[in-house]
Amino acid sequence: MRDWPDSAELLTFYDHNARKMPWRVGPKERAKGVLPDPYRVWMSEIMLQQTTVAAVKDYFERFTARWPTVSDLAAAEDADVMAEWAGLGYYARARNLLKCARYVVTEHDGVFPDTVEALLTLPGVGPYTAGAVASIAFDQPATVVDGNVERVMARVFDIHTPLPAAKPELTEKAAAMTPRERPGDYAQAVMDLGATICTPRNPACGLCPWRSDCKAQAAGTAAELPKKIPKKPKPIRHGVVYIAKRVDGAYLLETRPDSGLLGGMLGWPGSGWTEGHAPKHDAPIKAEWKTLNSEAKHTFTHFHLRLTVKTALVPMDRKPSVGAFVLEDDYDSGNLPTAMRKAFDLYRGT
DNA sequence: GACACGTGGAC
DNA sequence: TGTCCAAGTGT
Repeated sequence: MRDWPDSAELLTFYDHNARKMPWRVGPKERAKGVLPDPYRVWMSEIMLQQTTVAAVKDYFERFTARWPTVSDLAAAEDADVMAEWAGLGYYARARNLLKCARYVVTEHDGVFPDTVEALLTLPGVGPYTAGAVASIAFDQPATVVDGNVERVMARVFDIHTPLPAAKPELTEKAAAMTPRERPGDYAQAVMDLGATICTPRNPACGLCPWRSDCKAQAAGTAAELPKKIPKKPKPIRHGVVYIAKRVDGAYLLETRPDSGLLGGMLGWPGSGWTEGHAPKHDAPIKAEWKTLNSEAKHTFTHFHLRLTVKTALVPMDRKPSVGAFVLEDDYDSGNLPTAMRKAFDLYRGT
């Protein structure tokens, strides 16, 4: 066994097995040295943060069709971008996406910076994304460390230190492995490897191009790496939402505050969400409220939510204390974050 | 370092 | 059903 796997072997494997994705250039162009559009690389990398390729594809197509350049995106309305992001999760990404686009236009003449250092100054761009954009869009030998790379490095070098304490050591290994040639393809190759072969459960070691150089494979420990600190259990929080339909078909919605959970997104007015029972609150408009028989259930990263749904039909002349009515023709439950959409689906009986 | 921050698919 | 997990960042 070699001390270090060969990055060239992985690149050859990648040339034959690269997954097709809308933000990647095809094999023929790549062979000619054509680099992908930095705007598209950046967009895809933001969307891919903690999110699967399958979930991202359609969102990426819609965003780039609607806003083909960073200048187009910078000129977009906040509400349109948030509505387009609805359902993808981690909504701070969407707020930072727009902030970043406007920053690139005003401070960089609409041209994405090409160094890790400069990329790190952009909103929503951290160490991973800066490295990914620098290597994939600008052919720079940046170190790219995501969850896949952490897992692959932990296995190749049989590192048993649990995450996140192991991160510096794994990053060091990843940096030492990164080749000067085709760093962007190499980064994507390791991530493809982690997503398709060196998977968290049941890794397909028999298909791995690095099998003969992998220390965990030799030790029989691949499937149990990387070690992780156990997670805390999720508490259950309760809340109430109010779905008011006006007689003309309009719905009462509010734009949530920019900070915090579902920040900047549309939602049904309601109570806060707390353990035990929903906190005291007022209805957003005077009406004959009826409570649905079942609750809307949803699970966030760190708690389970059970929403009591109250509904009412209200006359034209009533004024809400919070939010605003959205006309029937402008209403689309697809513009709501999933927890809010579930409450609506329960109300409609779907 | 620890925690907040979404969602849907896999097992 | 419940838990784990995915191309992380900001505070």
